[in-house]
Amino acid sequence: MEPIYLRIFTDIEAKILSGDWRPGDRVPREHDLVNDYGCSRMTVSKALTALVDRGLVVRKRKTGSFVASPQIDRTVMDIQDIGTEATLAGYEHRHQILTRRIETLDPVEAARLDSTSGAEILRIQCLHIVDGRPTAIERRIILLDTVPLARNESFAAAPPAKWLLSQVPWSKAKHVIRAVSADAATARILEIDRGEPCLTLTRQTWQNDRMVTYVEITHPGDRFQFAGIFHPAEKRASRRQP
Amino acid sequence: MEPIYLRIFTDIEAKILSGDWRPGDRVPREHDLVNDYGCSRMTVSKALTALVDRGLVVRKRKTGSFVASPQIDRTVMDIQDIGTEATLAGYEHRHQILTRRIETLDPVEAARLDSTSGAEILRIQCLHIVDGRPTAIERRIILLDTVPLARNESFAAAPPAKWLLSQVPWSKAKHVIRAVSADAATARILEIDRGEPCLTLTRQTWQNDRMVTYVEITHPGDRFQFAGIFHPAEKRASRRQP
DNA sequence: TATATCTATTTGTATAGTCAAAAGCGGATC
DNA sequence: GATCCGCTTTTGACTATACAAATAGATATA
Repeated sequence: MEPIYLRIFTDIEAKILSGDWRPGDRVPREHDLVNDYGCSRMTVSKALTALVDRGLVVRKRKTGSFVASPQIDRTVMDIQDIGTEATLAGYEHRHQILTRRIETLDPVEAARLDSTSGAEILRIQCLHIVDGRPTAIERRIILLDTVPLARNESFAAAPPAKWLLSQVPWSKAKHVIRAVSADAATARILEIDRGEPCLTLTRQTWQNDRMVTYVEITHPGDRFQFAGIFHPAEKRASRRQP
Repeated sequence: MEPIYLRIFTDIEAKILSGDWRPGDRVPREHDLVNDYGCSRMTVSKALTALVDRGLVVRKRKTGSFVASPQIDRTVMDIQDIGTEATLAGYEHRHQILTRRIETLDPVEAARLDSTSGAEILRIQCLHIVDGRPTAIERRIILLDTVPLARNESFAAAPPAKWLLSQVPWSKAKHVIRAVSADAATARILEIDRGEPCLTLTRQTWQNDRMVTYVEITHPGDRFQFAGIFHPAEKRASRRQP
């Protein structure tokens, strides 16, 4: 028999991951959950605490509990949103959409992405310029089935990564990091020599097992690195403090 | 006033991080902690649950709670211990110590590592061979002050990474991933062309603010990648299940 | 000897409350 | 209007207790 606190946890998790409850939405009060599930407040509290640890919920006294704003997994990468990262570091950042067109997913690519062939996609190429120098080229596919609003989005105001984050509240992601040599096209765009080493991050994200997007971000090897400080596992008890 | 469960948490965490309690050691029973801290079992349980989530403790009914075996942060990278990874994937792995000597840390390097100049170090170069092909070159510095046992260790049986894990129970680490071109020496060892892109992972680890080791692992770009599936944050409630 | 059963220990989940701390809100006062 | 005060809501920490589930170790049985 599944423990009650786990049932509460998975129920709420599902609501959030599916996008049913969106960031900022109110999560039922402890008291209401106590009524809904017919259990004690301790049990409800245990479930909510777990949701806080998972990063899905924030709680505040007197005001209540709310769906947290999605955050990129900073343990993986500090670059999902290059603009934010660059601005934080004190650099000026701008982006530039190079190409943008709607296509259908061909069988080869569909197989590679483990997705359905023939699906309508938006294919984007975007150049990121930090401090006046080309720093990353972002090649992205967005599944229009999953994110229909992308069809009419120009990405002039916010680059695709940032825009997507505001559209798709929560998702799981697969990351791969590789070192590659710059091909001719990449070299020209990034203003480096052909064959120079580049750091490539690919990320594929899903929401509820429906693919959202696939992106390949290529950096000049000499101008970028991924870094982070980690403990063997995330510290939990202290994370709860303000 | 600090909550009791947090005090218990930090007390035990400190014991483990300092190496005072080693992996496999018994953590006091809940009942004993109840006596020690003069609180209820629920409070003790909360602290221990948090320690489990942090990955520092494992609990088992009837037998008790024990200091967990250190695990590499799998959220970061799947390669700390190349041997284990490679074996898991079904490949044959072996390693070979190329150089091994004791030196003192020169000022330049000390500054780069934010460590004390003149400290005695063990400098190792180790080649990892997977499935008959050179897959990684590991260049490592071990602080002999922190890990005195390394002085007489040959690393014939276990490669440095694995050996260190058994010596230094817990630590924090800083990771950096870069793409570089192979220099002449690296190219020769890895049997690739000079200038080929390589994926480099550097990791610096500390135990209790004392530096333990610094390592630079270089992979041929075409033969290796870092990959992982992540959720926005670690799932917590489910992690507890067997 | 090997196997099944019992028992004691230790953790896991849950209850039904108490008291405390934070913070939004309204009202009284200046 | 602005400021302070107290009321109320909601989460945070904790207690004392209960029963359940797992299982190591002892005991009984075939």
